Amino acid sequence: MKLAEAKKQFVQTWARLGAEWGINRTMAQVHALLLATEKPLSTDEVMEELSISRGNANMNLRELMNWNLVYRELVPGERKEYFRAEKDIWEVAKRISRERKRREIEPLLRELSQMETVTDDSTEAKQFVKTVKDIHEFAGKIDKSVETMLKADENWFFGAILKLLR
Amino acid sequence: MKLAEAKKQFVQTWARLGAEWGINRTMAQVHALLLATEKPLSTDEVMEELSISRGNANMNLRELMNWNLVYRELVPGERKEYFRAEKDIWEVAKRISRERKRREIEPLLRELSQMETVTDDSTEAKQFVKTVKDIHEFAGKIDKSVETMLKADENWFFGAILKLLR
DNA sequence: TTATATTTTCAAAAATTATTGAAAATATAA
DNA sequence: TTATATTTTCAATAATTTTTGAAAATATAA
Repeated sequence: MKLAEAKKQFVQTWARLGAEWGINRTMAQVHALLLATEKPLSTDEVMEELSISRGNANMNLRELMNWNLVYRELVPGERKEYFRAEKDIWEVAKRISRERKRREIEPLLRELSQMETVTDDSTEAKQFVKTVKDIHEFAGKIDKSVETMLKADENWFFGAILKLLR
Repeated sequence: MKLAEAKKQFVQTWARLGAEWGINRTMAQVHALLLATEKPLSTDEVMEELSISRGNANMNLRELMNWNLVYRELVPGERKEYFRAEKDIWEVAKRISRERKRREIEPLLRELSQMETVTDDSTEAKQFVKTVKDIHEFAGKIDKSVETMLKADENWFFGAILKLLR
């Protein structure tokens, strides 16, 4: 397989995966393109490669920077901004986990707590509270393991789990 | 908090979470409603509770059955179909993991293998292949741990990790 | 068998989400 | 300072996804 072809395939695969996990297709494409490219790219190069507008490229590059998946890189003597993706895949996993924990898991935990305050005396209510508590406990475990993984350095996968289980 | 209110909140929370993870909002609502309700519900009851059309209710109930998250339940003497959600949250996690593994991770692994066959001799190509291999290795670890978790019973979280690390 | 209840399908409509592109804002150079 | 390059914004448009609802299909009862 030729590099150019493989890159295209990679961009497409990453975009599909992103879409399946609730990430904007174009954002995933931009991320993939930067992951697949060694040198930093300018907005114009991203536009060109993916055939997207300036506004779209700009917006998705900003969003990737919000997720800490892409850096701004200054090229000496150039006025334009250049962008480069974090290539260390464990680092990428950590950053995505950190954001999803903050944006999704933590609010979920708070909301589930609220729902556990149902005081109705019916069987229906008791069953409901049990289900919510089960989900809460489960989400709490996920949250804790992500937390530990984010603290651990090298072999987080090992560290996180040991901590989780003690 | 009153049961009725908490249920509404639960449906909304679950729908938001679903949307964030690439699951159709209504499908998540239907799932939440069934999770929150002890007795099985008919299509008409789901339509009524969520103010959705028959076609929409039918489609999402079928899809939830495809994911093995919802069962068809026969009520004696009734001609209608009734539906009930799997309430065991570990079981729910396993079934979702199983489907996502099959539909998303496994195809990903195959596609990444393809991209590693790039033979170009440039630094650019070597860097690309390295990135792809790193992602492949990472995805492989996820895949293995899901696999082990699906085999393990009770404390899969422990079993999966031990197996992964040896 | 025929009548009735229930489920499924799917083309059209609605709602949502993503994208464009040009104007405005900002930054840098002269 | 003014001129020019670059980035950002955002209303309008386009694309995509979801939903509707009524007709067709299917299942059950009489």
